[in-house]
Amino acid sequence: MAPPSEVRVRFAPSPTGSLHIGGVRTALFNWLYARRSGGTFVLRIEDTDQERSTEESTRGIFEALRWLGLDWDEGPDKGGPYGPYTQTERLALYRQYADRLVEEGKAYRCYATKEELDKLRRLAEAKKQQFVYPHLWRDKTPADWPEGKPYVIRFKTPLTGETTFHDEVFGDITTPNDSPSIQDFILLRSDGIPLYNFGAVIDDVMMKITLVARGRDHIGNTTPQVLLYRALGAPLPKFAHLPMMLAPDGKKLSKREGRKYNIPITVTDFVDDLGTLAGYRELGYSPDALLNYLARFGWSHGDQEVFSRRELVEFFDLVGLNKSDGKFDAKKCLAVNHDHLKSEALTPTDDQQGQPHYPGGERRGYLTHLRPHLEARGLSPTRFDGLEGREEHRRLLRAGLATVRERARTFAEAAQMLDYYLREEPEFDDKARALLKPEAAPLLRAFRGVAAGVEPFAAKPLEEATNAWLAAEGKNIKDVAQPARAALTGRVASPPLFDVMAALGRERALARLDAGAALAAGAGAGAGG
RNA sequence: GUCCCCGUCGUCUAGUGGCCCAGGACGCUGCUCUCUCACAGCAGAAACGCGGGUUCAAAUCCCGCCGGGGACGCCA
Repeated sequence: MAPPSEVRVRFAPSPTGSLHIGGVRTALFNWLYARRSGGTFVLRIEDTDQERSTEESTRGIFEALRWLGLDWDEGPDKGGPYGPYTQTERLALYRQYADRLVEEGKAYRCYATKEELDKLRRLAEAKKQQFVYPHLWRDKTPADWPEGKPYVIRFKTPLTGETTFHDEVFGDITTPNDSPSIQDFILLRSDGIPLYNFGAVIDDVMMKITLVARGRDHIGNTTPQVLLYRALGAPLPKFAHLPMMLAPDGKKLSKREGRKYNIPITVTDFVDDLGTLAGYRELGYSPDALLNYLARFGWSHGDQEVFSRRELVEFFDLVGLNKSDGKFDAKKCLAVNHDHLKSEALTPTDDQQGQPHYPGGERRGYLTHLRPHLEARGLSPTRFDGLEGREEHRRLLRAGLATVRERARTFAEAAQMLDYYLREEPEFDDKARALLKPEAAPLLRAFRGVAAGVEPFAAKPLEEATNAWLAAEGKNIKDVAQPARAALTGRVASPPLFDVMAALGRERALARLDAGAALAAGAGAGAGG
């Protein structure tokens, strides 16, 4: 049993789709709080909305959290002392507590049907009045209960007074008990499935949660929940409501808004009839960078912008949380990612500071994250199909990566930039092809000749030899650089020419210049297509 | 409509009565570097929503207004 002082927090998503970026932020703050304090991070699946919950979504949430490196100590797949951790497996528990509250006169059976209430709701709406739940069944006794009819269990909200709770970020929040928004709220639906406010409270009580940190949109749920804790005689956890992350127009950051503003909104690709909405993982974001951006949204630690995973755990505290909602800035998120990619260790063992290691001793580095993006382009990171083999491939990958690192803002971009290093022949784009005109052929051949004589085949000597040749010929580097770049990379933009050549190596670079020259020479003649 | 909450550059934020004619970051503009694309460096434009108080002194405290958001379901 956990000592009462131990910190226990939870992340309780509904498995109704791909893990949302806002959910990640909530999970992150909870995770940080737990890790910071040496507490326990519980993952609970709230699948009581049977219409929308799917098994697949649950698996997706696991997968996304694992990719993010947000590990949980107790959860549906791991178990723990207060399981089960999936709400639909706890139905008997909720029933038990609900019945107990009814027996104690703190809740009651309500036989009013949904249709009946909807009618009243519409009537109130028509009169432009606030719908107030009529206490139809509040004061009835078991003797009044109709036989065999479906009923819900409602909470007996106090009719007078007010309820105050302390929020770690917003301070004291007081709501009048007669506020229509909390009137005799439903605990258990007629099918026996608990509603959010009830299920969450029962679970949080039973799982001994000490801090509930969630989105600010839940602030209004807190008052009825506090009332429930009291009715149950359970100790109140701390509450911390996080300011919300909104779309650029201040609307809720929905998938719709994500599409509208081209903002990735889920961790992994999300597919529906409207097509694919790319996820952060597939777009080539670093989990650490994403977490960094998300952490800094609504939270700050002085002027520091870039945090490693370790620093986040070290510095996080509730005091740094802000109150006001914010708007998601995709450009800044990308910039933070770029920052992380520039400094991320190539392999875990290369990291002198021993920093971004993941939970559970998992080791990841730049290469680990890059790999799937290379594979997505048909480039294996460990094999070089039909070519010299593994060693040469590894050399090219490393050498190429060195030229590309500071440029790539995402792992996907890095893979894209690495493409011509890892293919036997570069794939030419239209602009590059256009540079390989017949006039360029002699120039490329001459340049090839110069390069062939350079020893060692490194950037500096290559540049010096080239400059000497250009000076003797009365030519400018600009005359040769673009055609050569096109021949070597198949593109019109790349890292500096001599760096590219050195990374490719003598043999490969010379071969590409030859091929480029041949292509250029033939470009005028075969003008058919 | 009712209840609750929020309000510093375009965006994320620092700021807890004097250090602020408001600092950092992203973005933006210009310059430097330059074989292309980037990176980097330098410079610049850019905010305390408005009006009243309190105080020797207010971005910071109080009140009002305005603006924004959330909740008000047998959704979570």
